[in-house]
Amino acid sequence: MHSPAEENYIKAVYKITAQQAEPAGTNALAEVLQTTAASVTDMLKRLSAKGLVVYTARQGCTLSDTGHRLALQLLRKHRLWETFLFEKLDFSWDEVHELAEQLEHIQSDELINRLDAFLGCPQFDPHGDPIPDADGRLASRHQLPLASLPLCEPAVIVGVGMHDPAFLQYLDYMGLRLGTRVEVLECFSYDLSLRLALPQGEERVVSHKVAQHLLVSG
Amino acid sequence: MHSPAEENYIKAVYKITAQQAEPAGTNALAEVLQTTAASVTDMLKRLSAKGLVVYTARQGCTLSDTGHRLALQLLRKHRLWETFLFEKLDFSWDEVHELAEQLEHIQSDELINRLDAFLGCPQFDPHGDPIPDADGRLASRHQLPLASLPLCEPAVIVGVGMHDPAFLQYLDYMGLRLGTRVEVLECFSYDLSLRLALPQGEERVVSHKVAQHLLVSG
DNA sequence: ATCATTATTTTGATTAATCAAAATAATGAT
DNA sequence: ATCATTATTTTGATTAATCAAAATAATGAT
Repeated sequence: MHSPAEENYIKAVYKITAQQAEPAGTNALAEVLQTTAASVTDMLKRLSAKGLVVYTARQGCTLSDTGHRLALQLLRKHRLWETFLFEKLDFSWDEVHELAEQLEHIQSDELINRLDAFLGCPQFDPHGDPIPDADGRLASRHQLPLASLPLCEPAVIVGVGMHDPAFLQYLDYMGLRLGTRVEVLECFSYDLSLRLALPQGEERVVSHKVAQHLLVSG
Repeated sequence: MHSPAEENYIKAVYKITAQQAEPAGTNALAEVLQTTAASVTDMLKRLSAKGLVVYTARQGCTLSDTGHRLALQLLRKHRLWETFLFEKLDFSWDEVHELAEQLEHIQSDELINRLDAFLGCPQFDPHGDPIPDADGRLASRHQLPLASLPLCEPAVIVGVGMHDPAFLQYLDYMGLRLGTRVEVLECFSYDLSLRLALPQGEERVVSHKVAQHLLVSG
């Protein structure tokens, strides 16, 4: 139906238009896709002809209804494969993205629905991101950056706002995983770093940057 | 490293040269790959330049050492994915081939080795075909077509000599699966059809054609 | 040895995906 | 309003993969 290249463009348009109100520009897409603006213009014309995007020259590009559904289906595949790799094959959460980038292009709805059932229909992936269901619906959750959590309010780590492997490895090293209970004991005003309480009386100090990218739920 | 198209050619050369002593001819490859002879000639030149095949114009083509190793690795991936789909996702043995054709092109040795471990390092796939290990070694087994099994010798179904979905569905329907114990009670000389004993006093009559493609082990 | 048949290769073209360089449109500062 | 900068598109080309039609080599029968 659609080539891996086309699917990657759809994902990129989704990613950009999810963050901003304006249509995705050619250069922004080229940046995300690590390609050139010329290639993007070319592909947008093809995707537009296929009815996956709405593209007006020099105005940028948004997803059509069909394109939007496809983007959610790709997100579903990506996150289910990540969950499989993490839960069943014991890959760490910093390793799963790369492989899922390949696996998400496998074409079979039946396969993905059976994988979903095999994994117990998970709502969230190894990074805490919601997994769209077969109809593209996403679970929502009230969460906030650890940096915004008031002092002495017990919370649980539920996600990360950054997927950089180095960051994820650092969190593993610090024992800060999804499901870990945390409480902010103290905030150092000179750099906004936080002293945290973990289970079993453990304590950690993390930088403001880390606290901004760690998502917790009360 | 190699494109799916290249990998499919390697598999086709492997398939043909495993059956015959002569190099694989252009037309034979075109037939297997459902493409034209012109496309095959073209690709063989590219594969030859890559060192995966030995190709002499009008003489045909064989696998190089590298190509042979790649073919076995592809066979390994294909059969491990088939096993995963069958064992974990409950696909039937007539459904797994198509999906494995896609999955075998995923590039990651680590993934395939972890999948192998997750499945318990199976020696045979859902059709009873041997799965090459990480070094390309294949388990061997003494087996013979049911059609060649002497009367009243108990045996076990261990494989099939034909992968046509209709055939596999028929075997399912007849209760003839891998691991099923069978014994030939009688051979009808006019069409060589066989009367079989199955566990629990069940009996079946199968045609000579079926008996030729059912592999058993004493 | 010649010729018809068959297998294979070559030639010329196409599509998807890509890029560098040139051209063009939009934007923002003066 | 003009001009420099920036964003985008166009043009011309490339590579992988493919094919139809024409050309060529090999084979087998006489």
